[in-house]
Order: sequence, then structure tokens, then C-alpha cells
Amino acid sequence: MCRGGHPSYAARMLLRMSTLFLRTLREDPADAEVPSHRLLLRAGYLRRAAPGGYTWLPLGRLLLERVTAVVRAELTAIGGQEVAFPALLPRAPYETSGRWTAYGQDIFTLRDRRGAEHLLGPTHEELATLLVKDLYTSYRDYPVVLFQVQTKFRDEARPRGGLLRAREFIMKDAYSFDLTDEGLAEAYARQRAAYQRIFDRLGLRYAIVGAVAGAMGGSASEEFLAEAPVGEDTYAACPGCGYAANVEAVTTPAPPASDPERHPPAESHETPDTPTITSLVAHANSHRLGGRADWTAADTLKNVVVTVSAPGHAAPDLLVIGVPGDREVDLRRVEAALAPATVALFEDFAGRPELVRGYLGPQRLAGLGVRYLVDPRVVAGTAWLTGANAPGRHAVHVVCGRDFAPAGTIEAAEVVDGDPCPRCHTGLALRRGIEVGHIFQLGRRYADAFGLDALGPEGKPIRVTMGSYGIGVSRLVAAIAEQHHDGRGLAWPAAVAPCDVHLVPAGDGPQLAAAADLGASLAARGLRVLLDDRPGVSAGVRFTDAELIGIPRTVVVGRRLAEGYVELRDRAGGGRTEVPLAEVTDRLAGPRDAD
RNA sequence: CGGGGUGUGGCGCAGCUUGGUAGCGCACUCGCUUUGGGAGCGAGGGGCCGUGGGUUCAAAUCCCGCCACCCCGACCA
Repeated sequence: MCRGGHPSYAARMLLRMSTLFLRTLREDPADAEVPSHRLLLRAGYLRRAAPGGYTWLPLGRLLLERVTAVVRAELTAIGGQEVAFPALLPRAPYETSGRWTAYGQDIFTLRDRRGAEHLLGPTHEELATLLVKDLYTSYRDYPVVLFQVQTKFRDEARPRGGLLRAREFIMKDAYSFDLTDEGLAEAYARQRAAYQRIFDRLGLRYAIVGAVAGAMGGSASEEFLAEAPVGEDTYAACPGCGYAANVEAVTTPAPPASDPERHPPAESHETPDTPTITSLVAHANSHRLGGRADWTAADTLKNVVVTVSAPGHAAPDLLVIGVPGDREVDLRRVEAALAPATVALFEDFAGRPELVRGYLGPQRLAGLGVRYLVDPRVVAGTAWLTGANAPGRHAVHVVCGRDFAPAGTIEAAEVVDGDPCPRCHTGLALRRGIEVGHIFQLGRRYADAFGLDALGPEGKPIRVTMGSYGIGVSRLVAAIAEQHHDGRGLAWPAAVAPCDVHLVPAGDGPQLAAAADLGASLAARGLRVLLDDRPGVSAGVRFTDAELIGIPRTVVVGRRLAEGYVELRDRAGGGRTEVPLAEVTDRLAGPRDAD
């Protein structure tokens, strides 16, 4: 289909702007904030049609098709077979898997005329499992990988950023079915490699980050994050060794432990009106607590009380978390560490007077039967300035392993820019990313729920193990736009651009005629061509629109046409060269096929 | 779900405080002139002012409810 590396014959296309269903906007839409949303609307790729729902205009539709083609090609190349599930689904399978309630408010549900309940598919693990169970019975059938590209529905609490978080969006979802854990690991590795090829081909800068097991369940899971300031995920990347992880998953290297007895005994001091770390440090320095005046927030031990609600438990448990005082507790990290429990800040200090707000220390927590977990930096032999469990009192030389004994460590402290990389100790950089892909080793959760077995060689059933692999295709379009635009508009990578060449005649007479001829010959050579033949439109408007729309190459048929020259422009790089009209087709379409 | 902001032709906005014939720029239509960086002149078409109720002789304007959109947070992937 794609001989000699140049675009295929099948791609040939000549779009005339005079009749194309397109209207560019001169001004930014007031309610579009993020660049991809703003530019996709302005350049005539998209229109908002519903809350969290968008209409793809012809140019947008082409864009989507090209992105999808890359995704499809790479999935097919690793042996994936495309299917198409319905989007309108019965309740029963989701009841069986437990996700009817687990997804809760986030799925769209509806009743039919007989009152039967349905949902609009948010993802299709259940259906894929049932389909394989329906058709496959023997171990000889496995492994198999199925995928589809389909519109998905999620009742997002807050759609935002146009395509970045919509309630109706396009997703490629793939499911692998294997008989062994090794098979699953291989299927996962193949998907991972295919994702890398897809995102590389699409010209995306991205990071693969370790994710924490979410609502989907299962063990291994990685996210593909496209770097963008408007991204909703924060991740830490190591410039030294290439380590990257979601902030929830970053681990803190522990310093070496030392002998707790090397410190002087703990002393309690009057520290009136010091309920915050800042006020405590100021007081400690002005009163030379422990004989020092160089206290910093990092020398203090902050103890934060949270409530932990485990699913199925009626009453939440109390938990105290100790972190160095220069750090905030990041509840998202706490929740990730304690999943599936949910966590909230404890507020009822009036009801528990033994937990002295602002002056809480870890010394007596064990006696109170309250669980105490600490940041990994709090190791045996470290001494701290911390609360003395009485109003207006703090204690110095409170030593871990002597004056208190944590029940364990927890990754609770916020990750900040420059924190050491857990692998190589280089300073981490915090970045924002758009989640464009997520791959999971699900294991046997769904096979267990639906009883998906293969009959083994000895006549015994083998429980199947699964992986699930998603790419947000419409979100991917937005992510590409986020990374490929400038002050003038979009600048699509060649692999996704809705057209290969944009022809701009600077005038309506012979220049338009020559541009039309050129368009026909480029299309005949297999290129997708956009011709600006809108009558009576000034050259300036055409230039501006071409830059807004962002086709990679523009050919200006202008003032040097009489001498046989046109101008070739590169949208992304900004380069301009004069080329003889007679050569421009070969320049753009590559050498003519010998046959 | 909490906080803030905004809803007036396709797009961007004014008008609202102080109630009284709905306006401007762009886009669109027609004519003439223009044509290498969002052209000029002239003539046009298009809006129950988000929605429902209330106050009033009279509501875009005042009051109440609802809906939607944007931003921040919570939530989610």
C-alpha cells in the first residue's frame, strides 16, 4: 500500500476550500482556554455539540482517521484482531464483574421501554471476556488479542479542555488472553512496544510512568503521558537515568539508620503559640532550643491525623502520619499507598483531646492504640523537634527507634522538584502530562468473574489471564495539538496532518489556475491536497488560515509564477524556498514509480 | 459536590448600575474597486437577549428557580 516510502495512491485527494465545510474563526472562542481546544475550534476542526461532546468537521475527521490508522496498523502488526462491540450494553455482565457499582456515578445508565437497565460502554473488559468464552474452549486457541476503536461514554464530573476530558470520546481498547503469567507478560510487552511505536510515529514527546493499581484492578500497570503544561497528571522524570513515575508512585530513598542512643535524652519545652511549623521553627531558634539556633522546618517532625475508610468497614480508622516538617502530606499519595481505602483529614480534635492539635508528637501514640506510619526519611536514629502532646509544648531530641517506634513507613510526603531519583539520586523534575495510553496486566479477575477457562491438554481447565490496553484516540489528537502549535496556529506532524500540501494562490487569476493544475498533479501522485480556491479571498487571509490550519507544507503560487517559480513553505520549521513550478511535484511527491 | 466567573445573531463584545423601539466589529449576501500578510466604498440579510416563573403600564436590564459554559478544588482515567 505504501511503496517507496511515499504516500499511497489510495491517499490521493484534492480538497477545495471553496466547497469544504469549514469556517475558520478570526478570534479565539471565549470559552476555550487550553491551546488544543482553542485552535481546533478556531481552525475549523471541531464544534462543541453537547456537554463534553464534540462534532468532528471534515478536516477534523481526516485528522482523526489518520491518527486511528497509525494505531490500527501497529495493533494489527502485533497480531491484534479488530472487532466492534456494541456501545449500548446490558447491566448483567457489569453486575457480574462488580463494576456496575464500582464505576457508580461515572457510567451513563438508562432503561429501555420494558424497564431493563443498560449502560453506555465506558470500556469493554466484560464483553471481551464473554466473547472469548463464547467462541474459544481449547488451550489450542490461545493466546489471542482483540481490539476495537470505539466511542466510549463516561459521565465525567467535570469535562474540560475540549477533547482532553470529554464525556463521549474515542478510545482504542485492546484485550489480551493468555494461559500463563509468562504469556501475559509477553502480551503486555508487545503492547508496550506497539504503543511506543505509535506515539513515536505520531511525533509525540511522552513518558512511560509506573502507575498504581487503580479501580481497574490487577498488578502491573503503566501510563503513557504526553508532556504538556495543561496535562492533568503530575509525574516525576529523572534527567539522569530516564526514570519516570507518577507522583503517587515515586519512592523516597531512605537514609542509613544509626544508633538511637547517640542522641541526648528527649527534653520537653514550653513553646507557647506554636501550632504551625513556621511558628515552631521561629520559636526554637529565638529560644535556642537544644542549644541551637539553626533549626529549619526539615528538622521538625509533623504529625498529621487522617481517617482511613476501608471498603466494607463501618467505622473509619485513625492513622497518624509523620513527615519532615518541610513537607506537606499529599493525600493522593496516601490514598494510593492505602488503596482501596479512602483517606480524609481528621477534624474532630474536640472529640479526641489526647490528640493535641498543633502539638501532637509520636511518643504516646502506641499507648493510645493509634497506628503511626512515617515517611521513609524517618529512620531509626534520626532525632526530631516535634510535639510534646500538651498544649504549647514541643520536645527536642525525640529519636526514632528510642522515643517512638513507627508501625512502618508510608509514601505520604509531597514530591517536590529536585527530590532525589530513587534509582540514581539525580534531582527529579516534576512535569505535567496528558494520559494518552494506559496498559494493565489484569490477571484473572475478569476470567474468575465470568469463569473463562480453556480446556488443557490433560483435559483439565486452565483459568485464562488477561491484559487490558487503552489509548484515548480523541484525547491523543488534542495531545498532538498541544505539542505541535505556535503563536500562529497548528503545525501537524506529517504523519497525522489531514492533508500533505496546502496550495495558496496569491491571486485569483492565472495563479489560481496554476495552483489548481498543480493540485491535480499532486493528487494524481498520491498526495492529499488542500487547495485554497475561495473566490475573492485576499492573499493575507489565505496565509493566515494556512498557518492556523497547520498543514505541514504550503505551496504559494504567487508573484514569481510568470518566471516559473513557486514558493515552498515548511509550517513547523518556517523555512521558505523558491522552487521551479516544474519541479515542485517531484519535490513533494518523491520520485515517480518506475512501473 | 464546593468556590469564583460568564450566558445578548456563526465568532468576539457593548448595552444592565439608573426598566422605555437591541447595538458595534468580524463573518455572511449583492455591486464596484482591490489582490504577497486578516482590503476599501456602498447596499443588505440574520438575534422571542440561556431557560422558566415573578414584579411592572412596560424587563436584555430588577427578583427567584433551573440549565449550560469556563476557571480553581474535590472526584475520575
